[in-house]
Amino acid sequence: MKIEPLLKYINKYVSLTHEETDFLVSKVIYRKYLKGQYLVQQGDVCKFSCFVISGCTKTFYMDEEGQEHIMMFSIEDWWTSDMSSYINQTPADFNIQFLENTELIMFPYDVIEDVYQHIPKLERFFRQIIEKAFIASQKRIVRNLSMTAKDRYVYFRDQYPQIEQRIPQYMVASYLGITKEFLSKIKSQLLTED
Amino acid sequence: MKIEPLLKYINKYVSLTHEETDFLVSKVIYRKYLKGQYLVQQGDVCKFSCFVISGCTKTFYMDEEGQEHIMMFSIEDWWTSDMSSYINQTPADFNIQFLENTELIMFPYDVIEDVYQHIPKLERFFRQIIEKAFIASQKRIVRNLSMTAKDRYVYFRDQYPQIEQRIPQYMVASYLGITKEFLSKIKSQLLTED
DNA sequence: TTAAAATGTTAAACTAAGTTAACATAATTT
DNA sequence: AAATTATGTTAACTTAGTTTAACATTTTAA
Repeated sequence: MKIEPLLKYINKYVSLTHEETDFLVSKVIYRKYLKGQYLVQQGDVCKFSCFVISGCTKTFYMDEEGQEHIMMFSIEDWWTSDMSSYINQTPADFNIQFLENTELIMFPYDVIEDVYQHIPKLERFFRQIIEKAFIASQKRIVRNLSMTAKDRYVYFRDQYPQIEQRIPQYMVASYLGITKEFLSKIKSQLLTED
Repeated sequence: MKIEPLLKYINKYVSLTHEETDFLVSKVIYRKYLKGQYLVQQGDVCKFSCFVISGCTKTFYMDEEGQEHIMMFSIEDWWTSDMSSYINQTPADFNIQFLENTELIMFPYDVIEDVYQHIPKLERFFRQIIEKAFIASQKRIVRNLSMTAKDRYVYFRDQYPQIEQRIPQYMVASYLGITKEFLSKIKSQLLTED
């Protein structure tokens, strides 16, 4: 069970004792998934909140016309889950699919309260990472409101170069809220104008 | 100091003892602002996270061209702050301005850690409300990615009728990410088509 | 009560982005 | 190596949403 990256990550926020670490390790699940598999499909109840050890996921909403709208990608050291479904144990709005073979540390819903009770520091930890996620989400909304598609692409490319290299371009387009054809046009514009 | 609405709100999530309540009351600030005043201006460091007792605020980003992009409105029983600035004590990206005379309960940055230490239940409480805020933010991103302006307006009107009645239409347009002229067109379309 | 300021409407001309479809290239599978 | 499948490009055409500007209405201030 490769759990070191998670412990290292948690340690950036709070310090766990050996006992606390052992308790946590006993409650979480290490698992590998293959490229193409799903962690959650919309309509399911999401039973896990997951930390990515290695690999890559996309979280997306599929609308009535069958169009995919990508909410986020997760790679090493990021978290993934349908938060709404996980917290409220209601049907998920989103799908989470693996874009590569992926290793996860999974926090089952039915142990998370137990973990908070035994290790209040982790309640603090999760408060802090959710604050960060919320801040990032708010900033994304502003970018979508105030920037053109071209500027949003340039921002994405500069901010997440490791992600852009790992995923097909049509998924970047979906994440940016534009069509693949239009992203193609933007990229050729950027090439000629500089 | 009108703090009852806050205590009632907190009580929906966790139960505070009398001592805990007194401690909390001693740490927060009750204050009134007038319509037009600012709680935060972009570039400031946001010193307070606030619960709205009465009144209304808008949170917006002003871009280089001087265009306002409204992130959110807050009314009674909602929270408002520039979370990024408050958490990290860095310059704010957003402005928060009062659209009506407004009463707030303010949590100063320099007491919040003290509050968490004395009342761990409030760390739990804030984890839970931030989870909710994050979920709402994610859902807004999806709506912006997957719905037309007309559908976003109809959703807003149905979801927040109390807000639509209190604020000028051009601010609704800004929140939806469209111009006031286009919102006007959408509304006249909706009137004729039904 | 009138003037001024703020908000809302309409319409024509324009632009950013979407649609369709044909073709090109790269990656997998056989 | 050939054949499929997945991904990416280009271009003509359409559409959703913006810009500009003139005017209408409502609210606030004098």
